[in-house]
Amino acid sequence: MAQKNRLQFIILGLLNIESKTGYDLTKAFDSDIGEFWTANHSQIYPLLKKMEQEQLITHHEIQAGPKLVKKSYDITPNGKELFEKWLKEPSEADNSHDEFILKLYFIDSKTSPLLPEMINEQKQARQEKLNHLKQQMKDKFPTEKTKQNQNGHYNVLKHAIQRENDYLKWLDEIK
Amino acid sequence: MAQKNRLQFIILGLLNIESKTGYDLTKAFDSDIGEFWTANHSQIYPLLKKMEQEQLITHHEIQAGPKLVKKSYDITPNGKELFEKWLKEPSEADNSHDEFILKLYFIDSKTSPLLPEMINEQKQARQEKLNHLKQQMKDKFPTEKTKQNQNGHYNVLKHAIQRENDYLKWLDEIK
DNA sequence: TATTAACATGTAAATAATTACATGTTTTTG
DNA sequence: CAAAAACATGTAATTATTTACATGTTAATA
Repeated sequence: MAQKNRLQFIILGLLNIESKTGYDLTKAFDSDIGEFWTANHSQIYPLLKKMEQEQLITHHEIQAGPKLVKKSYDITPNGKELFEKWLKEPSEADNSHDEFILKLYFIDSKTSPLLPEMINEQKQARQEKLNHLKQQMKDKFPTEKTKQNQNGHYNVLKHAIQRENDYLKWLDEIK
Repeated sequence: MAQKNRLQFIILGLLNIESKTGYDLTKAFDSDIGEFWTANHSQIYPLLKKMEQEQLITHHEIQAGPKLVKKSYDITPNGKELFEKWLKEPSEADNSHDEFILKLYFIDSKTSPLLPEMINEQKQARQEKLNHLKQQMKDKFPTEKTKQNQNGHYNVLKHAIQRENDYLKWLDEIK
């Protein structure tokens, strides 16, 4: 969907923490952020260019190897302003695009032969995701103290875990 | 995002229930389906044309008024086959794009002055949605018998209600 | 009966996102 | 030290989605 340029705000938010390269940003979507947003490098690099033109970010170069020069992007005052403004705006509740739910909608009979396998498959997938999230929680927030530092990340992870738990509960109910 | 043509399958699924016009399909996204997918008429009409070319659907004309001729679309055997195939495929767990979660991720301090208002605003929005969903449930499934007919729709609505309930619970926890 | 709202169907332009194409560097490991 | 994996950065083509443009009909209502 043509979203409201939320990716731009994610990039601003990540750069607001610290300077990052395009590759760093791309990787962020494989781990933390990936839990609730996706983006490819082919979307990120052009957007960084555009955002730099709009003076939301700048970059400085880093000699990373004998031949490799990396661009590390930094947020500008303009960028910070836009980011803070976004944070304060009301958030739109996006519809979660869940393909399983979509399919379920079309299965009207409680006794459809498709149902049991579909539910089991989904249960397994969700259980795997839940395990992965719990492991993440263990790795990233081993002590109470660590939760203080990155409360945002902690809350989001906690939410994801709860979401998967609730999803599994619901799957048990419909079977 | 460039999804995997899920809209096509939604249309096939809806036409598999009964013949519908482009307008009927559009309206479906304002009510039931709208709970977990969005689409505009400007996306639907061209797609119907494309799907007809691909012989997944056909149409017949209905004289609806003295001047108004409506096209009502019907699923073809090809369309049914493709739809059934899709139903049987494993479902991908799409990431729910939740702007509030996104913002929360970037608020690291538990004592941020932004938090209380953000949470309250979100709580209110979710509560409103929950009320709306509960009303829908009452309207569409007033008796046990009605749940038997459209079990898919019932399950999905039940899921949406549970999701909002859980979301509210989580919002209470993070405040 | 004039106005408005809802019905009804399209196209165009712009933006967002995925997949594929393309290339080169650095680190790890067998 | 050769190969593979991971690092690193882009562009191109295609598809998906939204917003805006455009037009006409029918039903409800004031």
